[in-house]
Amino acid sequence: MSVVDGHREPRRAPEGARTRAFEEVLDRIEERIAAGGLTVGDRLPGERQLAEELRVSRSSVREALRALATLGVVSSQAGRGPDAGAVLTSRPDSALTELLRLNLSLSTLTMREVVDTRLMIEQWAAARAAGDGGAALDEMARAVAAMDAAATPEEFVAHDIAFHMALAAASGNRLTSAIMRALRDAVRRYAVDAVRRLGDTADLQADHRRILDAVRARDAEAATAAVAEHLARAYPS
Amino acid sequence: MSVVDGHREPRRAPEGARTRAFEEVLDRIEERIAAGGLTVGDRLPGERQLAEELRVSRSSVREALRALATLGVVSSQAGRGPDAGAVLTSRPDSALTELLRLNLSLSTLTMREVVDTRLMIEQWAAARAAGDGGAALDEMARAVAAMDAAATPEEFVAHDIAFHMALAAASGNRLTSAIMRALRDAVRRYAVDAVRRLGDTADLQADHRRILDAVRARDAEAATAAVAEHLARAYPS
DNA sequence: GGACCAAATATGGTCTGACCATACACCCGC
DNA sequence: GCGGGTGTATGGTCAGACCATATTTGGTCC
Repeated sequence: MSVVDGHREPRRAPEGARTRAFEEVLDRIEERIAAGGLTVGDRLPGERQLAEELRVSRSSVREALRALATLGVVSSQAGRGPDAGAVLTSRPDSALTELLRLNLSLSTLTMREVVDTRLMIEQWAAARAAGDGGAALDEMARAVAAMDAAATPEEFVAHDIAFHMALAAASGNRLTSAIMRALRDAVRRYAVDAVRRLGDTADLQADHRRILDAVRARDAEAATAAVAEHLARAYPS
Repeated sequence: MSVVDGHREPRRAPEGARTRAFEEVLDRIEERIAAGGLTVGDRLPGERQLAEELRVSRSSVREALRALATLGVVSSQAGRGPDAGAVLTSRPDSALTELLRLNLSLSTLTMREVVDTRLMIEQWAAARAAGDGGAALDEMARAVAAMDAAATPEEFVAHDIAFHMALAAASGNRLTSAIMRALRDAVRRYAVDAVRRLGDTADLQADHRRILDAVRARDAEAATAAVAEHLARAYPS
């Protein structure tokens, strides 16, 4: 490219649009999703085609797609065939997890705030689980048994997360479940360290069984109380 | 660049690292944040310098920074001087809002789930606001007055958001406040339409005053009940 | 006809180097 | 000392190439 070649257009149209190119791409893709009835599983056009259609460079398209991928809305796959390219997905968990981890690192969030939020969600979910049928009981019981058999803190925490996620999922609300998942994943390392430091997990398991029994007995009051006691033990103020 | 030039290194070291280049950059930046004690307001090195340090292209650095910007953790500013370049920030609200808007568009979330989550947060916050001093009272009262004076649905909703955000902020939990802000922003258009369709906002204002009075009277029970009634009226099942 | 292998091809991922736009830093003349 | 022009560092965009990956296609052998 020489010094004096024609750069198509000055891109400084008089309308004074202050949006950056990749933001324009972002808006257009969101338009297609909102209006075009695109849904999870559908494919977006390839990066080169998108660049040509929107009259921007492929780099700008890629930055827009990177933003959407960060939010867990698209997932890119190289190669050829029906599964290749940018596919619409819905993985809000990882985005939320990153968001929490980074804000904890930056000290714009404290563990206390994270744990309090978890308590809020889990009490709310426990009350709903106790009220409604209790479809999560089997999975929660399985998780408790798996924790009994866990050989390492990592294993214990993995099944602990499964237990509490089953409780959260019982609310039937995918948003609170996603937030709950992100909360647990963001502080997973802390949890493992706490279990290792604790050594004995008998008290925690007793709490789990109390929560399980309360939900099984459809006792919302007892369930929320048990959750509160459990978190107070696991994360002392 | 000719067809047969030396591309520095094959970048396929035998360690079998399957991470993409921009993810490597992402990890390194996060390392600096976590370990280096970087915090909000601090500047990251320039894109060109970062590219050279990490031995990747500027494009890869840009994609990593775009991801962090999407999460609201960095904010880039062109030009020169102390405020230029990539600066660490903490704006989780916009990221959460985008996440919610996109998942609503994709039908991976329903309005019901969003509203139920809002009810959870707001009841929890109302109980805490009633229990603790009630520092939010002034701001809430101001918002109610502003809603009385609002000339358009847009204005009304803006002050309605201020009212409910003041309530949420009273919890002292920045995480729940951020989620609340995102919930409101993501469904702002719906709220404006609802107000316009309703025409008369007297009932909504009566609810607001009831909430305000309950918090002022330190009556947690009444506050949570008032919040529930208000949301049931605004978003009938 | 079927199984297998090689080439073509479409897609995302990365690199390079250039130019544009912006805003402070610096210096020069007054 | 001050006002204004110029230098320069920074992000934003573009163009074109090459690499890595995975499917599709087509040919070859049995």
